[in-house]
Amino acid sequence: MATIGDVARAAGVSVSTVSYVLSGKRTISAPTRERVQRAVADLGYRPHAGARALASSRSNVIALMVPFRPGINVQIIMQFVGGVVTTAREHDHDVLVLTQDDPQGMSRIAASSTADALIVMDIEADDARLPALRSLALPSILIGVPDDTTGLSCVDLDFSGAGRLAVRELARHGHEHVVLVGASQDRLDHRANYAVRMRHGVLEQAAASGMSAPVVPAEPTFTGGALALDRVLAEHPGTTGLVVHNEAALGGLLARAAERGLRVPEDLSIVAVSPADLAAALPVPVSIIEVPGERIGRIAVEMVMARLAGEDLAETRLVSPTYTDHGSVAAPGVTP
Amino acid sequence: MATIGDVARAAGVSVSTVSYVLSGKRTISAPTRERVQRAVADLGYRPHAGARALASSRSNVIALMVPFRPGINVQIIMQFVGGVVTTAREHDHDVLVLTQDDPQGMSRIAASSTADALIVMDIEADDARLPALRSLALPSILIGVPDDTTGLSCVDLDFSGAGRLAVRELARHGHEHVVLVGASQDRLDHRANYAVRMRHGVLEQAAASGMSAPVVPAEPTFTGGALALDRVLAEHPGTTGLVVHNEAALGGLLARAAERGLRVPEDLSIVAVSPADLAAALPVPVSIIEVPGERIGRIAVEMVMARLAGEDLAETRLVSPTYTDHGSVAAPGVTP
DNA sequence: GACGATGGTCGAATCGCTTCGACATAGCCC
DNA sequence: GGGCTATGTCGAAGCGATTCGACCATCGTC
Repeated sequence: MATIGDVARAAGVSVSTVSYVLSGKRTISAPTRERVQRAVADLGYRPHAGARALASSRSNVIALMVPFRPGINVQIIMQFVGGVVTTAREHDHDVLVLTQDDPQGMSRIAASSTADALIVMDIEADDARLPALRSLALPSILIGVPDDTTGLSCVDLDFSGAGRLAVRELARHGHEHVVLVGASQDRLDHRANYAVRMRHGVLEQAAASGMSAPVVPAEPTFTGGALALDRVLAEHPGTTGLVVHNEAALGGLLARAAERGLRVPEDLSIVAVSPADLAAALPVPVSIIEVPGERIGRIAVEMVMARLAGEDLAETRLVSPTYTDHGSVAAPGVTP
Repeated sequence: MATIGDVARAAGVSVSTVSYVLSGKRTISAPTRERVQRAVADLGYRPHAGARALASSRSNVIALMVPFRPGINVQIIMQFVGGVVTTAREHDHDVLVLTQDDPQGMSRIAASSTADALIVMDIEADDARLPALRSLALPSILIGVPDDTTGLSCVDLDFSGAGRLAVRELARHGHEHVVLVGASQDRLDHRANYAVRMRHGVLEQAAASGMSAPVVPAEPTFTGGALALDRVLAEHPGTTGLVVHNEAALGGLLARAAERGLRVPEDLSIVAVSPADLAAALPVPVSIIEVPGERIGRIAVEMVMARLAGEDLAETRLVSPTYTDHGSVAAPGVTP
């Protein structure tokens, strides 16, 4: 591989001049600059990543901690990752993947200067990694919002707002008996905060609209969805609207509805909170509030970049929810 | 951060001695070794990744090119990634993610010595990246097998064998009219080789068993599955067994079967080729031939390590398919 | 008891880049 | 026209590791 020395020789300038042409940190006259650029192009020169990292103490790498535990919603994870990687590249950074179950990972990356920053996803309310993150030498951004955010930067969908929006949308059509089919008991036990905040938003808006909104958990499986619907109808007869925040259960829920002769939206209105591309997996179109994974990943990287540029404010950014009508909501008991 | 110099000072030895203790490339007496190790532990020393890469011309990073195009089977992708990352860590390597639609990616990584090797997934029969891969300075491993493998190392499930196994399994139960519900037309147009090889295996075994085995493509959606079943029954009446190599369509296909009053396995036997954790998303258990994503990722990394260790044989490794019975196959027209 | 082999440690060169200070030239102002 | 600031370029000092050759003890061997 060509080195910066080769480029300098080819262009008839010094090594430092080449460096300054490439970084733009000092002014270089147009003729010299062009000669250097031509030499760079001719030789196919790329700075050696290690050498650059050593000299500049910047690796141009962002570490991303990805959860690989079974049962996780892979769809949304991939959206996050895609958003992060794409945006990182736009800022001339690469992305290194860490796994959740490598407890040394964070400190290893930090101590060895392998990455300049860390993005952590799948954050629980009192995530075990928080103390480590707070004391880490590396700037870090969380995807997901823990209970105590002091000293941390977070980004996520405004799930509370999403809950309110979903209920409002159903209320607007005249529904008075709405149920939230939410995350599994397991997730709640782990204090997954998106589930908690979603529920909070739903309850809040329901109270404000003077309506009931009980919560039924569902396992994230086909069967889980079917059982959840059974339970909704058994425990809350008269329910006309459903907010489903459990994309893996949605298929089973819809299938069971069909089995029981319930038409959507005539007999049952449904709003789902889920990644956008869920539609393909469902028998009928469902109106959704999108979890914008790619966008959140993008924002996370932009927060990283801001931090690397020196702005060290710890902030929490919540993305506003948007509702997209696909026809699964109508006035109760009325053909639309 | 502590440097190797700090460690040397703390242990009262020279820098090179510390390096040799850490790498084990020269014998160091037990007392010295222990003093150094204690100093390392006390200071929490980790070698600076960039410095190490510069001096040793080894980055201890594997680049992994991940497809993020919409409609891809995210499940299996995540399994690959998980397998690769986990195994890489076992070999003291990290994983850097590249996207498919960053055509510069490979050469950038190679020219800048950012990674020591490259794993590429989602390989098509005459993948556009093959020439670049062949001429790359970096060892590369493909997940998926192109038509022309000369000079390349590949790993994949033996889809041809999977096709044969699936048909054999159905034949064993007495089925004579079997249909392969396969990849979408789009995938076939892109010459996705797993689809081609799968079809080949199915046809081969069908011919050997003196039975018919037409192929019906399906869009990878719920609706696609439903339509595919309609088409199977319309074009191939009398079909009693299905090989489904299209996990996204499987849900819709099963739903349509139920709608039409077809019971599984009494009226219709089904073998699916898919990642193992598909089951949760289906209304009924389906016997599968697993696409062992994690295992394939693991093998890919092991092939990388072999290459980095000097073995430069280009080989193709096909993982043998295994069939797992979940009760969706029975003799035609017979209650099991 | 001299000699070569072996084991343990060190010093210094090297990897390829960034960046600081220095310097030369040119242009400007009063 | 002399002094100043700007502008463009260079040289050299790191950055933090690895690794080669050299050196000094020890030890066993004949």
